[in-house]
Amino acid sequence: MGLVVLDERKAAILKAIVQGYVRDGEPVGSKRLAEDWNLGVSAATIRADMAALEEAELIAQPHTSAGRVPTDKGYRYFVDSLSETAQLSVEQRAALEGLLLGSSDLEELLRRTSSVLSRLTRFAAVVAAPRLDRTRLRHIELVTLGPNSVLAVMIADTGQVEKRMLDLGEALMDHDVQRARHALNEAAAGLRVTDAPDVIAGVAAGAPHGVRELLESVADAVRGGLVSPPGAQIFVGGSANIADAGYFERLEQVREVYETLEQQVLVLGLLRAALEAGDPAVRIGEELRPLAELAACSIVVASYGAGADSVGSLGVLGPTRMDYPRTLAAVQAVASGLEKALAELTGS
Amino acid sequence: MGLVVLDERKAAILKAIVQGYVRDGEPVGSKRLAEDWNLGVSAATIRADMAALEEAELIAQPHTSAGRVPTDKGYRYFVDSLSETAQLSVEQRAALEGLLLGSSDLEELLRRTSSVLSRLTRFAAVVAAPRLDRTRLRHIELVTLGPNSVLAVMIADTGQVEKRMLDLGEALMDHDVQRARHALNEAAAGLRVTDAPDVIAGVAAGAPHGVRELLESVADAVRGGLVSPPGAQIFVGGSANIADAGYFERLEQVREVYETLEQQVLVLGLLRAALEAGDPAVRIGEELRPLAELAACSIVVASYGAGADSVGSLGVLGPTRMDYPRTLAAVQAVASGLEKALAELTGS
DNA sequence: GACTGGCACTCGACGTCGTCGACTGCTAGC
DNA sequence: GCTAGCAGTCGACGACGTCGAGTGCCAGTC
Repeated sequence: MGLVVLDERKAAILKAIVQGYVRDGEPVGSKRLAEDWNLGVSAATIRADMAALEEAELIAQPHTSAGRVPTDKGYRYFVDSLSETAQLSVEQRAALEGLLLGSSDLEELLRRTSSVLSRLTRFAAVVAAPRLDRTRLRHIELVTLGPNSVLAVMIADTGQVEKRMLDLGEALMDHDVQRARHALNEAAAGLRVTDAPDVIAGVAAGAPHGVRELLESVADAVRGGLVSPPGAQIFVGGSANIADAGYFERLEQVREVYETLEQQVLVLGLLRAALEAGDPAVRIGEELRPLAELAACSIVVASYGAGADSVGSLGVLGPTRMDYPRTLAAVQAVASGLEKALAELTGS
Repeated sequence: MGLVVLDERKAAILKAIVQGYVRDGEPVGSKRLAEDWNLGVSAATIRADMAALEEAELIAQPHTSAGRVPTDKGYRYFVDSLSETAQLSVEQRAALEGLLLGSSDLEELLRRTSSVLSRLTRFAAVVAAPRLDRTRLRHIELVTLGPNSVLAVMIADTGQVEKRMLDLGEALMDHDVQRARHALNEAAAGLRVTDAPDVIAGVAAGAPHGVRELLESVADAVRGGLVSPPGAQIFVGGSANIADAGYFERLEQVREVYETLEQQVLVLGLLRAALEAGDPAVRIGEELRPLAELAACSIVVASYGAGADSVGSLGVLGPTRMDYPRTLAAVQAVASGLEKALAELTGS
């Protein structure tokens, strides 16, 4: 799967084809190529090289007598051979951070982030909430809602709040619930959310029958609610951009993309899978298999968070025909901006 | 603005045109009309009536030599003259309730509702959270996150949980925060969320300086967070249906609709405005002004909740060319199903 | 007076056809 | 190894004619 080796000129031609096609949206032919990019050789020479590039499946012709278009493989080569990553201008970065800093809680921050990222790239943006390994549990509140049901509200020091209904096998006195609540906070408040469930389970072990059941449910709730939060933890912004003119031909495609985007599990899996290959990661068209409906799309993903124990991710979903350097720059800038805002939120 | 009066046959013809056009998506002409609907008269006669209907602006011709299409006004007449509301089958209603009952909390219930409604109608569904006049405050938790910031977590007896950051002018001892928290719950727990803010403000009045400020912020937070919750309180399902084939021509339109749907404030206003006209309410095309970008859309809205002091709303957004009786039936059925599920959630 | 059948007319959809232009591949020549 | 030129391919586009659906109008019938 290593990089096919191309001589310098062929690489330049491929690069020009990618850039030209991304800019104009039309197949680019040898003549234009020779005129607009000063490659120093004539159209005929370029044609010979193009034939080779087509042989290598890096470019393709929509039909005879049309110019060439990059294939997924062609985009891949282009992306892999980007040497220096482009950077957003200083003002843009500053504006971006200004928009993110001062968010009141995690949810709002992530919401803003998805909005900013989609505006910046004009693609649909996806922000997945961070895994919160270093987050600490602040408080757990238990509220009796019915004879057999208790609402557990978990509050983290990031301002994140999660709730979960607990169904009890047997009715519990409110009195007992209050005692459990007290024991709970005594034992677990201040712990990392990753450690808390086990500690709570430990407390449960020593508790009387009904309370024990309750505490075990709470341990589960913390595990499920804070450590790996449920579906709600994904923020999509600017999805209207998918219907932007000039990218997709058939309405059917647009519909399929929207459908995929509605399924949070899929999206989350997409982000995760992409990041296995590297940090700012790009996945192009066919590489998004098994999601065939995204064959005309690419994603650009980056992770954010503080160093090793970070792991939130964010990215954009757009057409394969996207300006990869620009998009990469935007995604990375937003990731780093989010990182700072997150530090502010957690630290203060 | 009253109903234009049409003689019986013209009304039947209009009805047939609406139904025919909704079914096939093609302009319907006098010949088909005479053949498929047995109106008992010939095509020529129908033509004469159609001319009158066109004069009254109830139908229009996309171009000469094409059949007629209902105008917004035509749809309006059709909808207004629906006598009996269609009903969903018993099985459908049962299935629907089965899907909604047993939700663990309000948020999940509303999410499920939007999903069910969109599947049922194949349009985009919008569910707005209820105004919670009868909801009672269960508990308020105050969590110190920083020297000058406290997180207020408000828990209602419906399982709804809202949070809000409070920025304090001066730093407060955690000890004071705890005291405030205690006083707060002592005074306000169990009150209706509509009454609670005033009561809390009362408590604040008698408190020492710093705590007073804190309590006043909490009163505001309850007002803003529980009584009229923020933007997050709207659930959109099945938005991919907007890109469904056969409804919109230009991709541009699809994009505009998506953009509108992304702005929760607009959507909320739309629902509210529609319901001013009646309970199951229908707004068609131009009637959705000032949102010109929805000129090709209609909405069908109903409110849900327990009797007079209810007021949540839900509805669908689809093309003007929709099956209004069916959609009305679906929206009403889902509203009533949601009502039941809500009663279960609150009551138990 | 209401309805019908017939007729002339309009106009978009569709298929055909020829032109034009953009591209390509190839080959002879520098 | 590169280039210029040439022949060939093929889609885009506009012109054109046909077809059919649908209309409006009018004379005739019940």
